[in-house]
Amino acid sequence: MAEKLRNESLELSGIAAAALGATEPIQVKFDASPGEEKPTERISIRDVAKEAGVSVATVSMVLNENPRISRATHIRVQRVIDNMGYRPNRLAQSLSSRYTQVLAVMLPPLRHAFADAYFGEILSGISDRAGKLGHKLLIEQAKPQYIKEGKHIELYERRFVDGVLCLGFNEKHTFLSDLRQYPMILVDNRFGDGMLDYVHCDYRMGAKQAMNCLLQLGHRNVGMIYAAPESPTARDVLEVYTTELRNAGIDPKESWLADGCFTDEGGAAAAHLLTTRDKDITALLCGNDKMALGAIRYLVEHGHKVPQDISVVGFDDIQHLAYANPSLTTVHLPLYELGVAACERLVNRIRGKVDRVTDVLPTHLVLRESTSIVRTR
Amino acid sequence: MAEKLRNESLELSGIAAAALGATEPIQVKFDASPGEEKPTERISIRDVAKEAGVSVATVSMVLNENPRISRATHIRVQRVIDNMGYRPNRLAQSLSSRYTQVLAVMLPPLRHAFADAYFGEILSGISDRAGKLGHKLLIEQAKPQYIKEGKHIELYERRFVDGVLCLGFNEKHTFLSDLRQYPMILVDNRFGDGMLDYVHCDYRMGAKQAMNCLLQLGHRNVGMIYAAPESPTARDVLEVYTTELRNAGIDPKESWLADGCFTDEGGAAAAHLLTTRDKDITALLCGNDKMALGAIRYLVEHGHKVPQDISVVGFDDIQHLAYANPSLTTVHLPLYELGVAACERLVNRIRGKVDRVTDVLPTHLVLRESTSIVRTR
DNA sequence: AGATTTTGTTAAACTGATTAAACAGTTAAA
DNA sequence: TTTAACTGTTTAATCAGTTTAACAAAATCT
Repeated sequence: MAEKLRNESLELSGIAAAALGATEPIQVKFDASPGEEKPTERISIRDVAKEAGVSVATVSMVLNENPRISRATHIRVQRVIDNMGYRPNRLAQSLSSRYTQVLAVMLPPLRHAFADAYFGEILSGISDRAGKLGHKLLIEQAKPQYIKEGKHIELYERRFVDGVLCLGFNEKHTFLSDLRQYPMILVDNRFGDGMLDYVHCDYRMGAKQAMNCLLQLGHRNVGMIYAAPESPTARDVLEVYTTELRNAGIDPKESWLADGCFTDEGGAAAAHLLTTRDKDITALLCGNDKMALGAIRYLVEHGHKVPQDISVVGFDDIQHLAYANPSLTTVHLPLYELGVAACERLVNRIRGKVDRVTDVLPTHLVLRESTSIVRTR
Repeated sequence: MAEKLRNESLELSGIAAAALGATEPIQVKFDASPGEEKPTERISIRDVAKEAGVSVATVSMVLNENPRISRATHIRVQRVIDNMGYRPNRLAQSLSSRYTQVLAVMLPPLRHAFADAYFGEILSGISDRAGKLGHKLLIEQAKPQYIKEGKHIELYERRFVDGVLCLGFNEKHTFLSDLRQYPMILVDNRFGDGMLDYVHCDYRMGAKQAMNCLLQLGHRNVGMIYAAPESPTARDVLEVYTTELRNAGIDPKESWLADGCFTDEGGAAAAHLLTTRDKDITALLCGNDKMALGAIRYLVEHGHKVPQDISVVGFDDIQHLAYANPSLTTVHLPLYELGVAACERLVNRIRGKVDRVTDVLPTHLVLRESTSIVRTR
């Protein structure tokens, strides 16, 4: 922290000073001429062909690096292309070739889906990978009306995209089965037991790591704030939670479970429910970091010390939450890598790979301050 | 809060119970046949024309609701279209018409740009509006390499999009001037004094509201955590800050200013700098909520009570931060509406409207718990 | 009734690329 | 020497729509 505090804002020079006194406008350079640009005539492949003295087919093949073009011709034509500043129209390219080079990311119709750290991290991975693979990204939200109108199918049928990455959905979202026949990857979940391609984090491993940690710290009355039990990966966590308790000779009670809806407030509400229903709970396993944060906030505000009275473990390892107080012990999900993998697999699928995709990425526990050895009474 | 805590998770019925015992797989229905779908032959406009006994031109005109088509023909052809389940290929449509019906959202190359509450809120507005106007959204990040390769220009030249919305940029980002000749809206900033279309929040108004509040509470030694002083809107805040102090007969000191880089940690670092440099500061005006949160975290952790010792005001009014402790007094920026407006204006521009866009949206102060009357010594 | 306008439809050109098939010109094999 | 196999390039068809100009038929005006 001391490190962090030092390197910022030691210089208060020109600009801030200027704000205090005269307001000197920053100079902005424009490289082009000051007047209106001539609406440059669109250069087509035919213009290039004419200029280079070859056929359009040749230019096209140069563009696509077709090996049937000789080295000499390639260089000559490429030079003309560069000189003329020709850029192929990708609508025409996509129309005649089979591919649009565009992927869609489908998000659930949540009000803050675009501002969500969980989605954001996956999206980062997808975006980086898609860029490298030469694909653009379309963002869509699966609102009820949208699905009703079949817009998700139009995405393919009208050739908007070559494939779709679905984030934040589960088996309740039956529209997913409409996309079964097209290139599609379900991200961070499964569906209908292998009906769809998927890539998800190993929630069973994560749950085991979290439970191991809590049990080793001596906790026996462990509550769980889950969410979306219709989601297979969420059920994985619930199952491992109960199994691990049983393996430790503990009989999990129903009163130890509460739904936190994956939200901050939901987590707080669930913490309230659990702690009032069972005073003996000494630890909480939470289905994601947001709920864990909500739970901690509730606990602290209501006189429970974290971790002295109650330990809390989250899931996700969202950035910037490491700075929370107490900082959160949590299962790190490789969300960025998940996005990368999903994107990679999808593009392979589009390019004709036929094997079903069923990747499961490993997790690890990040031990921070929200857990401690069980309190002795 | 009591309200919030009650309505959640009172029922622990089937599914959670199932997790504790037997694991009954959820049934998923598929409406289509179980085998592989036949790769349905693509239906083209010519097929529709033949089936309906009219020319392709007629079908096209029905599709585009051209008034030259008679009511009778329209209905007849539309029925055939519906029966055949025909969906026009939009690549072909875009190729021959002038428009792609796609907009790009350009984000700065920050690691967590996709998970940012500020961008997320604007994006929500853009997305909703774009959907209603029949436009798709492409997301791009202006990484240095990306700009160097001229990909931002390709967006238009290769006909990926009709227009671009630029979020989170300022006058330092000179690539913006490359896009001057195309439909583009700079969102939440100005550039080169009216060289580009823009839509931004009224930061001057916001700063005035914040300073009024602090001055009325009796604060005279008011520090400011700013960021990105190269940004015109950020300079607006700095200017109003100094002006308002001077109007109140206070001479702003340079030591009251620190750059917080718009980040959480930056805010904490700036708070450290300001409070150690000048012990008399009783209030902090912060350029955004993230820095304000960082500042509060630092202050609380270092023995300053907020708001009793130091009041803090933010900018943005990010969701979910209302729940922080203490909750944050902040200038509400209409970010969702900003996105809506920007999108609306951009589409107008694309459709031929020529007037320069220079919208400025009003702000208001949201008074919460992080401000109080100045401490008396 | 004949000329003019309006209305509805169509043929054909056009958008800007890809690609299969054809075609010369070489080179290698029989 | 003839045939076969390559090479490198071009011709022409194709992708799936929009749009302009032309045209016939019906309606309106002298």
